Amino acid sequence: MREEEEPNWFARWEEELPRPEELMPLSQSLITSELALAFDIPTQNPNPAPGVHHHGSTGNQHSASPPLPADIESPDHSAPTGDDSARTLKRPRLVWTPQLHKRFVDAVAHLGIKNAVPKTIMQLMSVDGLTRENVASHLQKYRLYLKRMQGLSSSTAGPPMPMSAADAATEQLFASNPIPHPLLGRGAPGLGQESFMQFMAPPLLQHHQQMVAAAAAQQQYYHQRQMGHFGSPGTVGGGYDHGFHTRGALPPHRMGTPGFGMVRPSVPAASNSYDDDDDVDSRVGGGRRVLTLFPTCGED
DNA sequence: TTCCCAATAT
DNA sequence: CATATTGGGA
Repeated sequence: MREEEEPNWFARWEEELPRPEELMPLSQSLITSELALAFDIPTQNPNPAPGVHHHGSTGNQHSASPPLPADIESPDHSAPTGDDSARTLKRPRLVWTPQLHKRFVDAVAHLGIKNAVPKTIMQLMSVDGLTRENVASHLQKYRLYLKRMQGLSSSTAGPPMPMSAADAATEQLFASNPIPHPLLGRGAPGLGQESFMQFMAPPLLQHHQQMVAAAAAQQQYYHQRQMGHFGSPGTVGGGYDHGFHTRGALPPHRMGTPGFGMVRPSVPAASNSYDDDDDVDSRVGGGRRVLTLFPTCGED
């Protein structure tokens, strides 16, 4: 007698949730190049299930989803025992690129304040290699950022806010992406974690051997960005320069030899946003080689 | 058990 | 400096 349960809320979920096309490409990034090379992982593109067809965008439309740029610091742990997958090993420092953060924010926005807990966020993001700790740590920072923003926006004729350099830096990242409004108190109405988890599980868990090579060698050692100043979000001084291409498909080249590589003594140009910059950003700064991978992420 | 927050370490 | 890690309360 009761054939239809609640197609309503579920339908809503389907629309609100990122489509498989958006989630799948995400699960490829957090692998270190060394690991990929060590395992001789082919640069197979996860071929986002073409079977899924969702066209009904009732106001919620996303462009094709770009590969996720999760950047990791070079592990530089020589040859893991071999059968140790990236799990017990010490993971390299996660670099939160705007795109990665975008997914983070997206997940939080969809989950709502109530459900936006590290574990859930992590699962929703579906980024292979992302750990709860990663998310938790960033979540903390993100919350502080939001708080700061709100308290700050209220202050009209206040005295010059002595923003710390650290604060400015964080804002740089966060300012790169829009802050969802509903974030401030909206969640799945009547839905508990458990409820939606059932539906999310299948797509998330289907990441069989989806270890795709990240890209070229990511000799990210340290990430110190001595950016000039802060001020206007949007003009975030990034200074991205094109090093070489290695996005999407893995370059047949085995580059990334530690110790040299594409060292390019180019000072950060006055570039800015990452909207059309989709390559590897490699720059040398004070002896520290930094390689940041960027996707051609146009995102929305 | 996980979350959350602050401090601390790298 | 950005994350990671830790510690203790909820």
